[in-house]
Amino acid sequence: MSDLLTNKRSTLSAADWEQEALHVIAEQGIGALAVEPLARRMGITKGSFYWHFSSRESLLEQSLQSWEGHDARNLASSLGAISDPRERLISFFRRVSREGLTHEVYSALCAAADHPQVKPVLDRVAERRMAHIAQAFEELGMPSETAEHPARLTYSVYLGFLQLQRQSQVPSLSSRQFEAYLDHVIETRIPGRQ
Amino acid sequence: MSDLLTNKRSTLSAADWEQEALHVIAEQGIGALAVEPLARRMGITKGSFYWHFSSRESLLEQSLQSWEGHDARNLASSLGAISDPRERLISFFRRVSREGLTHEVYSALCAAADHPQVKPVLDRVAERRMAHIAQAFEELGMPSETAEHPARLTYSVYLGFLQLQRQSQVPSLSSRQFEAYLDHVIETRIPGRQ
DNA sequence: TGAAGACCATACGCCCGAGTATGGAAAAAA
DNA sequence: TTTTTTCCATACTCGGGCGTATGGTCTTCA
Repeated sequence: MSDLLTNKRSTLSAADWEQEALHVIAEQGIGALAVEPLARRMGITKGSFYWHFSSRESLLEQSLQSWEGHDARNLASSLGAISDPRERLISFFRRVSREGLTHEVYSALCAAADHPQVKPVLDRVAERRMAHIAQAFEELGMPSETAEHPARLTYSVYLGFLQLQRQSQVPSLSSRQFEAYLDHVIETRIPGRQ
Repeated sequence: MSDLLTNKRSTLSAADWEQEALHVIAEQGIGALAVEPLARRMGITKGSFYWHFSSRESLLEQSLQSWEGHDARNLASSLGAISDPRERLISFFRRVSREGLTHEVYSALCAAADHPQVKPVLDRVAERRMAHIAQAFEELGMPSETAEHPARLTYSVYLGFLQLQRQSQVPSLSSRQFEAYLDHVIETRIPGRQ
């Protein structure tokens, strides 16, 4: 008992390893995800790891799966709740400055787009998100066929922002300059707001 | 003699190693740049490598320097020659489908933006390019202060495109769909063309 | 022609991470 | 209280890349 109360367990679970793995990915990228360093970081040895997972590969697999599920639910719940498509698009951009870990992981995954385990995840996530954006454009009166290009362009703006952020060539989030740029992006990319 | 005539030298130079390194980077990323595999790929052993270079690090350093110089000259010569700022911006986007190696290397470098040797290069290159874009916007009548945001946004579109290209979530270059998307980007991002 | 230097092969030692094997301690079940 | 399970530590092997040492083979030039 008391695990649920004190939130401090004496033994680790697979989920604990996955969470820590996602933190490492967010901070140092997939390349830095190694069993022994991860174990050291958790103050334990890899004897524990290989009890919970069969290999490093399976850890990555399950971590990515966990993250993707989290992201998909996030997208559906937080954006799906907004009925006005214009506000929904604005919210998409504003969400970048919140939910730090999710975006940092995504950014790290983008940096490893060629990785065989990462690529399919990235494909699905980008597809889901672009579909959401295209959907919003359609609700704003754009024909279904023509909504694809603006959606891709809009998502590219987001991706490019993540890249510039990794290079710290973008004003820090929560700064006034960032807000100004965000306003400019919103004005430029979202129709119907003179 | 005959090296310049037959273009086939019996012995390798440092420049040869740098070129091959850039090819590896373009194809498999910086992480795959290792001395022994590179030597094998060139049909030689690392005994040669360590005669030309002191370390793997110095090879990367010089390769990046070579690439950056090439890119900067490219930017100045091919875009600097176009007087009409609108045509210059269009040319910037169209250049993506040409000069494959240069962009593939850049794309690979973006994937390693956290690397200490890569980051400064990336910073300078992005800065140079965005300055060019901002300059073009200014020539189109935009005030100097306000040109910064559109330039960043425009460059983000380019960066996002590179990312989606690495995920093969973008129509292949030289396809009709790619041309259609390119037209859409140009229409959307470049002012003065109804 | 003989010495010097440029270029490359081979063989080594080192580090580090993956994965295995095995045993110990603590908790749960019997 | 035994006896399993569960969870983790320790101690290996193995592969692969880095860097060094050293010697060999050409070319070049005095």
